[in-house]
Amino acid sequence: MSAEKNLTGVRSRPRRTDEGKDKATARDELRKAILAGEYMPGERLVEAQLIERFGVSRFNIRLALQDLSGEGLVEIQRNRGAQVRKISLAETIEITQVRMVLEGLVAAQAAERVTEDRASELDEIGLLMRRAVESGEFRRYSDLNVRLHALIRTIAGHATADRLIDTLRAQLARHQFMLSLLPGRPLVSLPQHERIIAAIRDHDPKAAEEAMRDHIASVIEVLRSLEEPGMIQ
Amino acid sequence: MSAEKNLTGVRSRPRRTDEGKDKATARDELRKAILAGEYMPGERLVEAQLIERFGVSRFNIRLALQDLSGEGLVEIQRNRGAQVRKISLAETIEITQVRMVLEGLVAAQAAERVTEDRASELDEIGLLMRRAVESGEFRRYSDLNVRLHALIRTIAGHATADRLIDTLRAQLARHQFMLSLLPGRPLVSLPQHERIIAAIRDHDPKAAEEAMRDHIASVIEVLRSLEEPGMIQ
DNA sequence: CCGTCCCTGATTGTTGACAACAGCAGTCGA
DNA sequence: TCGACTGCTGTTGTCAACAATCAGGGACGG
Repeated sequence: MSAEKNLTGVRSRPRRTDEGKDKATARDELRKAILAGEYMPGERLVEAQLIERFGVSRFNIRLALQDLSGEGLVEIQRNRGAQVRKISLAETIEITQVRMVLEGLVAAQAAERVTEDRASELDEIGLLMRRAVESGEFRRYSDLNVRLHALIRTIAGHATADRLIDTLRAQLARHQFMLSLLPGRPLVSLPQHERIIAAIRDHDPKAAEEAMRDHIASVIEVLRSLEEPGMIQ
Repeated sequence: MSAEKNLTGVRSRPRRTDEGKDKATARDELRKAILAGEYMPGERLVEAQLIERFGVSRFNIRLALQDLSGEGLVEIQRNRGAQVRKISLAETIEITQVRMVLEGLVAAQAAERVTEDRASELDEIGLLMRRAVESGEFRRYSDLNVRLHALIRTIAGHATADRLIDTLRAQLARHQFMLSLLPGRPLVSLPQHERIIAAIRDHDPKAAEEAMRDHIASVIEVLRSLEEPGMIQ
């Protein structure tokens, strides 16, 4: 009921004006739990257990599960209940490809709409990122990374793309955080981020889109490199 | 229960293995009805009426409405029920922008994966399109347009992008068909289509993406030109 | 010993009744 | 005449009991 802290980076979406209190809280908390890894992929989500955990009626639990199924986080099989959806590496790549073009679009629009104030904020984040990398604070770098992408989306103000990106990012949440902690990864991505910032502050949509796409394309390359050795389930 | 005919072009998505029989039929039929214009934007969708029309229990009607709300076709307000969502011109533009980048991605992947057989199919459609335009059969041209885009998506086999494109196209269904009937429109889009086909058959992903994006960008231009005069609500 | 069948407990799907709410019309007071 | 208030009606939100279904184990026959 109190203002949620939104720790995961996935917005708790006020979206529709009002859509059912208990259902919404159950949905948001369950999503948070899944993203936090409390329920592993493939794990069954038994309604009775969720009722106990969230203190919400079965009716609302079911609605919440339906919603999360729509978001692609859980899979519902008739008469067999819900389970956390497993996402294959191939699908991870597909999703990231889609994210690539969407965030590219957003970056381009951000470059068109950016103001001086916002540009300064971008620069600020860029500076902090560089410092974080230089001092080896990778966790902090990862947080700044989230902030940067979020700010770009705010500047762009593209509601439609925003919604989709949220949904896609949630699906990848588990794989996602591993990447930024890969050894050497920040050294690759820092200049990419700086290029994105520069392009946006220069009001150059095309360059911004290209920079953003290159950035995410390099993520896809990393994913592809994981494809051959059966590293992940 | 029998094999659905899928008349609307929006796939009736077998997606999840099994997700509730009545709910699914109610959802698909209601979507079809909305897309066919039987319910106008802003019109209330009263559960009791839907029950009578589709002969499905209220429970499943509600689930269906929830689903369609997730797809953006319907808007649900607490205690006030569901209504067909109104989509502003600005939002139409946003949605089309997203479609632009997604279909661009799909076109690129199609160029990578196309086989000789598929390329022939593309050429065939291209030829028919040209003939249709030359003989002024605009309705036929519009149908071929749908077929072309569908075939490209089949060739690409990008499930994630596919799903999203379906959803987005459904949201625009009402505005969409008007465009291809605009005077002079086919003369502009025919060469664009031919360029897309050529790029895919040449296995040139970059060119294919660019051609597809230019094509849809020109649609966006048309939409923008409608923005100033208050032609559409 | 093995495979099949059936039975049982656990879990989900569905229904109908009831409660809560928004919108509206008609009433009362100024 | 106008405004606010109040009850009514239509509609949606919620629940708890019941029905259907699935997964697993034990008994039976071969």
